[in-house]
Amino acid sequence: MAVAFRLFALPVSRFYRGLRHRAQSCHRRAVPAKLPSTIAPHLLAWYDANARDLPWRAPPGAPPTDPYRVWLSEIMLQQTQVATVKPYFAKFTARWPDFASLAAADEGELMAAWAGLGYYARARNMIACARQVSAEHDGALPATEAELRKLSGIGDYTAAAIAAIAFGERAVVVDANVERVVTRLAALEKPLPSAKPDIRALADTITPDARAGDFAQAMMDLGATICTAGAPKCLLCPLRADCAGHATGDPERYPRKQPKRARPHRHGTIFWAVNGDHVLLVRRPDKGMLGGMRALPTGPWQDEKPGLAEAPFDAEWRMSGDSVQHGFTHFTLECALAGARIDGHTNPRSGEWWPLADLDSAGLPTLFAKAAKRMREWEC
DNA sequence: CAAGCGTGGGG
DNA sequence: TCCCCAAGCTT
Repeated sequence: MAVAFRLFALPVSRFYRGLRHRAQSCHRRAVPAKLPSTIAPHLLAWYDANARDLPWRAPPGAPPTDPYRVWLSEIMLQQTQVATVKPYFAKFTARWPDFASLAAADEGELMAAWAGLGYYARARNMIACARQVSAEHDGALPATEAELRKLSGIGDYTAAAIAAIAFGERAVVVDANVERVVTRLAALEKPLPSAKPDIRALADTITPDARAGDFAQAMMDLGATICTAGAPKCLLCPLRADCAGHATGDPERYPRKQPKRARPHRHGTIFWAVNGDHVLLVRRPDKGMLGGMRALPTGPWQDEKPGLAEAPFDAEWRMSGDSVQHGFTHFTLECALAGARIDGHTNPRSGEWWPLADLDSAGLPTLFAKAAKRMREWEC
């Protein structure tokens, strides 16, 4: 009681400064060889009572669900949050319920179905993977991490996650959630990405032999709902007593990260060509931004405003005076909007005339969906 | 191996 | 508003 009173009597800033000082003094200490052995049982007990109910997930302790659904969800969840994935997962499993149907899918239809989910290389890799599974594995996913790792779109994380979740193999599953949870549990001062080998070694020490799939999903649920990047809810955390980061008083400090470079700002022009009740769409090259996606024609994306450079054909283009802003991972883009009405005889160098009434089904990435919305208002 | 690659939500 | 970040993979 006396201790607690003195704690609260201490000015808050001094309290945290003291704790931070303790954290700093750990800096020179070697990376801990292991974490408390109580972590896995505590976490699994918490998961049994608190697991999220997700369409691709078996309940805690239950046998695994269809590997196809596990695989599909893992691909969609790469760098993408659960709430965003849910409607896409429902759409895809209804349209393509297994590897055979996906391997036979029309690529254009699949890319359009993926539109809006981002990181479009995932969709192309997904088809390639489904075809590999059909051609080389008799239509069934291999069950080992090493075999899974060879398939398109499956890296270290996804191979481990599928092996553990779909096949019950013990595998060390490390994603951004696990990195955050582990660096906090250990109060690890070494910054990402150089700390990745240490994080994996620490995760290995707490991964149980049994229920590896539940354990991996429990770590991710914990990271997504309690051990969040900002404002972690330590009071609700089943691992609070095992957590060195919580003991420092500043768990948000972890994981330490190298500073990122500022995102440059680029300019472009989007061309809105209307021919009767059709608009001109093109297909972007497979490599590069928005690769393989249907799109409105654009000129170059560069530091200076490109004006009407690289218009899809000669016409009386008019700048709408409006522009569309869009943020990508490593730059922001501001596009001017140029419109033209033309007669039925003009032949663009490439592309297709798409019915305006059916534009929603074209599967345009968000940048172009925004531009189309603006230009349709401008037309009126 | 560092850089390229989307998007939407939250602080 | 702006910045950070998320169930990463590929080259």
